[in-house]
Amino acid sequence: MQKTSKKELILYHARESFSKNGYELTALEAIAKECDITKPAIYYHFKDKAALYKAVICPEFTAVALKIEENTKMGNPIQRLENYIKIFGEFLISNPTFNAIFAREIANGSSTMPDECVEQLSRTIKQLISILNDGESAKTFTKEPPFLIQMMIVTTLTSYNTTQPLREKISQYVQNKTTQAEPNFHNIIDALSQKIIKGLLC
Amino acid sequence: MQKTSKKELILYHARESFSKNGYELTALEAIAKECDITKPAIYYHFKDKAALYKAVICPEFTAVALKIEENTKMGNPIQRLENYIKIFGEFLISNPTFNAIFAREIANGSSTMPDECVEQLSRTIKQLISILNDGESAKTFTKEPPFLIQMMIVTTLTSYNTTQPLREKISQYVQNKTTQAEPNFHNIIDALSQKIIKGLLC
DNA sequence: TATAATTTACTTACCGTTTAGTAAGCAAGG
DNA sequence: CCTTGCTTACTAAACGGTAAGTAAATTATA
Repeated sequence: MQKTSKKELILYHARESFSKNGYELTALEAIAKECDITKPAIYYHFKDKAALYKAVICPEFTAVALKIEENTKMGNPIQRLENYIKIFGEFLISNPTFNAIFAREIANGSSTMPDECVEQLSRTIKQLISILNDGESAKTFTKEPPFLIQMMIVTTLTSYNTTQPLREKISQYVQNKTTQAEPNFHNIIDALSQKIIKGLLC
Repeated sequence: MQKTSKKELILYHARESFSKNGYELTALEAIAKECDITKPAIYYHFKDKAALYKAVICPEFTAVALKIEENTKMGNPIQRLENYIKIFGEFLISNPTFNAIFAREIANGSSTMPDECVEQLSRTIKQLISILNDGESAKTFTKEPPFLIQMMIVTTLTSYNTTQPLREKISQYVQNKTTQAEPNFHNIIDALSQKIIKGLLC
């Protein structure tokens, strides 16, 4: 049985902390402690804090880009857009740490996002543009700004995940008599998908 | 001519910095410098950093709640929802500092958001719930989770604002031959409004 | 094959800087 | 003379990062 390497362990705990606390509030000393090593050991494996952050997030951006490309090439524009939303949404559920980090990057204007990640993100948007263009040519979809659609999909999903505690607090104030059970996240993906596609149809 | 008080000046520069740099990266010393005072002068007016932050954002949450309430009571559900989106969107354009701070709060799960702000935010959501319920009763709208609709509206708009630099970077990679001119933000509000309402119609 | 040299993967100890926050003093105005 | 609205000077802690050393594993050499 293969022991996970120290480097992998550092990446694991770094991901947890960046996701939970954000970049600024992540202390390398704390990560080291969780790995049962000392801080300079982190500097042995990574040049600095920024490099560690990069090492944490870049593979996830690459993974999502790959999954999107693999799953949104076939079918008619509606099916492809459904898949785009579904794949993105399910990736976010399966990778809550990525969800949290991505949400913060967007809120930050991505000023600190490594170029490598921007490039990977561009691949997914390229795919979305292709879907929207095809749908438009086929007179299935109306012409819309692709970035707007991207925001409607991605930020709605990420923020729905990050705001669960907020929703609970708000519920106390709202006292919605007709409160329905909080829909689970898979339902949210479906509901969002239906609404966006309906909104786009000619 | 009335000189703006030092307290107002502190609030102004604090708002700028919290908005631009976020809570953690805002240094009180820097704010003091911009106000031509010293750091302890800030502590004369505000208990601590958290209190200053609260003083910056709470009035804005109150203002948006008020505006929403004033402008979404009249008309049929479609008109009211149109107004809800328009008022929210225009508030975000007119208050870019609020936009940036709000976006970060959402991405953070609002764990640091003062209860007072949560309460004000609840007022706007109450209004949205009322609109959606009325639309549902009138068989105008399908039944949808209100928080999802809120996220589709609010996070799409805030993030469209915060991600302008990101969009520019992505454009370099995407090389969209059919690139249309970046729509201005008022067009974005309209486009979003149309799409959401279309998606909600029975 | 024994041994010397080198590299790997860390640790201990420390530095410099930043930053929130405080104690005490002081000048001006009522 | 006392309150308001600050300033000067300071503390304590946190944090990113580095220098130097070391035990163990690996490789080169005699």
